[in-house]
Amino acid sequence: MTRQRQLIYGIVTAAPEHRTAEEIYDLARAQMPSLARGTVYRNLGLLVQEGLIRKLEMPDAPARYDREPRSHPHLICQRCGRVEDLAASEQLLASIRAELPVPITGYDLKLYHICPACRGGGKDGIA
Amino acid sequence: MTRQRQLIYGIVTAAPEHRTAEEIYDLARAQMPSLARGTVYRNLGLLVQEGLIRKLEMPDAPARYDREPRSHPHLICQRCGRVEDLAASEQLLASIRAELPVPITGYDLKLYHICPACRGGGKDGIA
DNA sequence: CTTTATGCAAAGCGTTTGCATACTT
DNA sequence: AAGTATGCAAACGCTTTGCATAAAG
Repeated sequence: MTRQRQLIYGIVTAAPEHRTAEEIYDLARAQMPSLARGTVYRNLGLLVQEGLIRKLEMPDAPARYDREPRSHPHLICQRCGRVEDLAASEQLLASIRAELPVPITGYDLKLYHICPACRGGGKDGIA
Repeated sequence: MTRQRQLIYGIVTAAPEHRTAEEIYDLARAQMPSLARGTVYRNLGLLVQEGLIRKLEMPDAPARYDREPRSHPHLICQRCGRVEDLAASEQLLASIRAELPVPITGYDLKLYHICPACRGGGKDGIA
């Protein structure tokens, strides 16, 4: 557990945001300018392996990191890419299990929509 | 609608397999050796946009293409990466909708497990 | 004849890695 | 001191793109 590892872990877990490696790198460098990009990727990978955080692969965009490692649904805006956590639901899990004869080790459920900001009067999102 | 586009579309829709762009490229070249890799990517992208096929982003692996463009769950082996289609279930969709106040434009549900071949006696999968 | 797609090769982007140095234990 | 992680920079894998040529409508 090096200082850089703690810093990176702290940034991911501090907020409910789902940041990209690059965003984490920028935030981390504000506190430790010597930090290397490779170190960020290496540590994010390790933290994921250890089950401390979760990696979210995003369609046609860099991966994002979630401080909640347990499987739970995500609501994603198709236009701006904003990611929102949804509570893991027993109801939903039961329905998923009902579909399957086999035991599941985990799931990844992405729900797509257009967020209010993007749908709204013209003021829009990142993309 | 060029010959190459038809060829590519044909390969994706001919079988229930979920092939990568590279696999599609190889199969296509067997019939049209002059075909360029870029053309495959361009056409797959167009076919996806037109809603004729679906792109499946895979974790830490190249994307795969599904001949069924409508949202439906996929069962993925964590070890060998094999992808299996599951029927879209009304039950499941209802549960998903029940979680949300907002309307969904589509979803992507990946269920992870270890397939029989990989779990089995030693005979294993691709990776 | 105008528009759109192709083949080719180079570039792009997110991510990974080899290596010598520096930290952790 | 032994082991592991770091910083740096180069390499990687998948995918995209610019451009001149060729095909489609």
